[in-house]
Amino acid sequence: MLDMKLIRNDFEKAAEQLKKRGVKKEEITRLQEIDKKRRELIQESEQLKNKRNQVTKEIAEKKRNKESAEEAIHSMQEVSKEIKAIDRELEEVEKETSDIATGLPNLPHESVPVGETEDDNVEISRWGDDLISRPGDNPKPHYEIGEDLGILDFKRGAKVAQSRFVYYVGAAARLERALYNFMLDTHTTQNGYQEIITPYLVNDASMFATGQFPKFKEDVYEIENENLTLIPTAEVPLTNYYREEILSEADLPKYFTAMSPSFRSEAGSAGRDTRGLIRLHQFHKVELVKLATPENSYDELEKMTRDAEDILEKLELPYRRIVLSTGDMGFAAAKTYDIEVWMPAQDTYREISSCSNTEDFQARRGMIRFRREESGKIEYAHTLNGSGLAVGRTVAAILENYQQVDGSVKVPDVLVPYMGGMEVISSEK
RNA sequence: GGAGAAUUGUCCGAGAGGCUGAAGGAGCACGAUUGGAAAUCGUGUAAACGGCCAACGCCGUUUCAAGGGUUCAAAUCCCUUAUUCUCCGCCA
Repeated sequence: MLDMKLIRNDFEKAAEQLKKRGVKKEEITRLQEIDKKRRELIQESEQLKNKRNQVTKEIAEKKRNKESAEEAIHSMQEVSKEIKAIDRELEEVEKETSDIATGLPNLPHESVPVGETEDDNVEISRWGDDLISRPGDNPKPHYEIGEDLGILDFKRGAKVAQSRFVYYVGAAARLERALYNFMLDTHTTQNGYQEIITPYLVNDASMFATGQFPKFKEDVYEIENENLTLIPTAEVPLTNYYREEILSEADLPKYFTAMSPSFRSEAGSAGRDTRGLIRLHQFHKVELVKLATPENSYDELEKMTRDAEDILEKLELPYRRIVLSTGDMGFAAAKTYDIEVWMPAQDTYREISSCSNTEDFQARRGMIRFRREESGKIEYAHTLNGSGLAVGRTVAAILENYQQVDGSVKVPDVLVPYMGGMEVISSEK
């Protein structure tokens, strides 16, 4: 949610910023008009209420003195009717205001490249170029490796659930578990995050605060006849942990990490990444969430992105970092870095982490605030989130990058202890 | 899932249509006292929205779980929902 004052006081700038994100100017103009109307109605209503409160006091006074208050009561009946009418109108206006306001994306940070699509994203850095040739000439895609070894079963996933579901069998299941344990251990012991296990179902208010609702309902699984949704990412329960609370400045920054399944309907992505672990309805992800003061949030974003990259470096998986353009950023983000891992069989980099600073966008929707030590003033915190990392995609990257000519897969050194000493994954069959 | 009880500010807790943003404690902050501390005394102790202000602030409206209703007027009466506790059932 944007700060309405920004739109009121600096309309041109807000409109221009939103235009970069594909919002039409008419929409903002309408918002400006209706916001003005809203404030007029509020003033009207409040004036009448003030009058009513005063007369009500007089009536009480008279009653106590056993005087007649008939006349005042009579005139107040009219005023009350008037107040009701104005409040009803106000309600409609407020609904339209929030319909528009809650549908507007966050304003991009000034450092974000302006563009319309992912083609306008800008590469920032690369790591591990020298490792890229490792698998040799005709690298197999990870789903073939997994099926050939008998450790990934997409067929039965589709039979028992639906397409885009999978069974991990034997060494693959162990690898997935090894990976998220390794990631959690690194983030908690080395990077200072507090480990959390969250609810996997959350209510509408939580989905609203992080920005998924109301605009992106079709992307998630909702439970019928319940005010509950399967989380599309642990970002939702982690960021909502302090919803409607006021922290003290000394509490910040807060670092949270959680491993959780993530559920996504993938509506509208039919035909994309239909095979393999890249795009499933259910996958594990180790999530990083930070709450920070506004003056520190961009430093925290850099650090968080490094924390995610560090996992790939420890796994010796080549990657690059890109900054998303204004057209490719998520709804809530002010700035987003994507980390893309090298996938040999596709001869390209694929997203494995996305680290965003939403500034006060989510905090405003969820009333996540803190009190300044100095002044005692209350401000919105900045919230950040990033994957550290998507576990299924990491499994895919390991299978492809660590495949060997005989069809087996070497286990990355750092994972061997987590795999009970296993150094090579060979056929389960 | 069935039956009953509860939900008031940071916490405990009064209040039972008008004098209640809310008694009384506790906590916390500041000040006095002290060599310093404890004790004691004094003062203060919410948020949202709207208006005014360069700013410190000031004014108004709202808020006693949430939403709706009755009334000139609701913490207080009525309805719906949520949460918590107790008993029964079921269950890892």
